[in-house]
Amino acid sequence: MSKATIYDVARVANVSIKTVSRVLNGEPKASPETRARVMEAARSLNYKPSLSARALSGSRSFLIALVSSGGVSDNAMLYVTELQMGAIQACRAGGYHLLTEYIDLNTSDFDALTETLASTLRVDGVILVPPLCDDPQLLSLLAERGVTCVRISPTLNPDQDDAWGWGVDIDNYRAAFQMTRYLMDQGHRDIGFIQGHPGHAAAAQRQAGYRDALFDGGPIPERLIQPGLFTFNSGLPAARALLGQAQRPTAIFAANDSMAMAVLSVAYKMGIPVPTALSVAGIDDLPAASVVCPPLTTVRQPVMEMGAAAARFIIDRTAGQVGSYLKQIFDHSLVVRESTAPPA
Amino acid sequence: MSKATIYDVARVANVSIKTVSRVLNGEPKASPETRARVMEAARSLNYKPSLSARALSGSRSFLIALVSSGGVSDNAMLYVTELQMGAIQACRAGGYHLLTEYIDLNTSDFDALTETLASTLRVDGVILVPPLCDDPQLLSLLAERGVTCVRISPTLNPDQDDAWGWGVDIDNYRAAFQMTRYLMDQGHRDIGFIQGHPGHAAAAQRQAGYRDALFDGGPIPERLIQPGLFTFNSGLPAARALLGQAQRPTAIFAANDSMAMAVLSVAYKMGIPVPTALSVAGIDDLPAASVVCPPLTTVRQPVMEMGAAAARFIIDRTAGQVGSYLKQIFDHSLVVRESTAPPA
DNA sequence: TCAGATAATGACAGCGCTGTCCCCGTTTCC
DNA sequence: GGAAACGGGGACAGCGCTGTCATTATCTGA
Repeated sequence: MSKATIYDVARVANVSIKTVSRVLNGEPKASPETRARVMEAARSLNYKPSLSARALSGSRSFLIALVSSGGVSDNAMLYVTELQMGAIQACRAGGYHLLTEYIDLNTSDFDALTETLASTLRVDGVILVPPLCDDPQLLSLLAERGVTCVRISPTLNPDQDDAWGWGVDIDNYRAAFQMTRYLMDQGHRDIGFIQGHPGHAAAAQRQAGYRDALFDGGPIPERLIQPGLFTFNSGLPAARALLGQAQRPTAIFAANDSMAMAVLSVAYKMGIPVPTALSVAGIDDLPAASVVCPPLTTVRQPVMEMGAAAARFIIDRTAGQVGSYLKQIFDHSLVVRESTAPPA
Repeated sequence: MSKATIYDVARVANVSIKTVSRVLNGEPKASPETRARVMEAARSLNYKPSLSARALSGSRSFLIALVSSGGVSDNAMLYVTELQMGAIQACRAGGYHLLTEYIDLNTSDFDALTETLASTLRVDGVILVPPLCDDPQLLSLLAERGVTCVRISPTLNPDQDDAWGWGVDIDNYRAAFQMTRYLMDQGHRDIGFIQGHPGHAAAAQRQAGYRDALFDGGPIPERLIQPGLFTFNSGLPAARALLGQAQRPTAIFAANDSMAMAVLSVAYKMGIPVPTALSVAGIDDLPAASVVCPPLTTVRQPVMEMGAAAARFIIDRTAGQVGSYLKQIFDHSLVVRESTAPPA
């Protein structure tokens, strides 16, 4: 059945176990014939190496951890699902496996987490999503233990970023700039903006993109801008403030989809038809973005690819390739759906 | 740093490594004093046992796999995220870890998956979500390999279910019955229904609940029922068919939230106001259900708890407790939001 | 009083691999 | 022609734990 070991393969192929190991790991020293013989033996025995044994004796664990935090219901989690999917695919291709860990930010025991990751699991790397990827304490604990990490959409700290791991992101500035320009092309000039979480670099970059597109770097009129925290709930009061004004904007651009959905919700309740009387746009292209009414115009991030790249980075790095420790920027794309139209 | 091994602990506590192992695993033979000494030594050294070593030498791997399939964008995935969260929590409590695996149903290589799970990872159990949890081929492969599995919302096969693992579910019949009755209490009599995927037992049970509540077991008029597949897209034509009739229903109950959202979308496009001219209800309480317009009346399943129970079952079983091989039913609850109201 | 039960612990052999070191036979090149 | 270099492969010692069995000390009851 499933009990074939490397010894069995070695016996059948008539070589030493070391040679089997070499062939299976693609190490150089092995003649083509031997290689073929071993492969054949392995296949015929339906041999699969044991992860634990490999991890115990070697220096790799073939394990990558994806660490997330935050409330379930917050639909930012959706983003994590997609990331995970990409990471799993990359893991599979590399013979790796993905562990999912979760940490409650309230009772956050970073020490225990780090210890588990580094000592018990000996993972080859961890993938950190916001806001964990920006936590200096966690980052430095991980760095101390020598755990490779990849940060998703990180807030780079100019002093530390090279010690805190590689990151993947989109060009948030350009994404916001383009979306704003798209809205302007439709004829909008009075475009409200809902900010993202102030602790997250992407928030500032998106705002800058909006500002530069609409005001050419000049100041943003106060009536057009409202604070937000990237959550649906934080978008509600912001939308109400923007839409409650005597002369309300003809379009609202929220720094992410969750908040854009909040705008949709408030507009609906106030009886403001979208997109005829109000255009709404977001960023992220959450799965829900296409099922809300009307479907949301947004910016799509290649989240799956980003997850895959993150995993691949760890795999390659563990295998020896030392990549430069920086940030990889992925292409985004404008997704125009039905929540935007020229102003009345 | 992080290099403490069981040898170090044994040395510090002045006992043999076997005794350390015993204490740390909560095995019976150990005097209170020794136990205390070992615990202290372990703490002072910040010792964490190596998962690989434990797995390699013992009979448990401390690993549970959550296997899912299906397209990312389908918002049924949200459900998986929540399950995962629950499972992770239970894992943590038991010293276990959760692996996430994904299988593409198109190229579904169940053999390779099973082999990986059983031979490479030697997981202590797998959690299967629909529709995987109903695939006879996968189920029997897993059973052959002796892999414990827990099925989420499974379609029980009367001949085989005791060989195919334990399951967790809600009482779909009652959930649908109650929702239908709720709609009736509001004054609705003309309630349309959108069916779930015919291969999934929950679909039939939900339909039966609806039928028994509304027609007391009698036949459902054809004009009130439409086929669906549990996906948003499959709900679109069903909703159009229901709402396109000359005398359209005053309420539509979809077998799940994704399809209920499709109804919302179609109603929106047809200019039918919800809930004033049409009530809409679903089942699942997806995260998105509360952010669509109007927020959806639905039935909440305790998905997180179900995930936790699934993991706990595997952990307990591996530790020795042999649970009865059946299905555990969790309580659901009606969540009344704004998509339902008495008919005009 | 003494065999036998019970409690508390240790010795030791692996689990199934990888890393390190070593060996043998061919080339290669001055 | 001989030393060095290289390609191909094996022996062997662990990695850090758990399982099994042995050992000692203490206790039990007829």
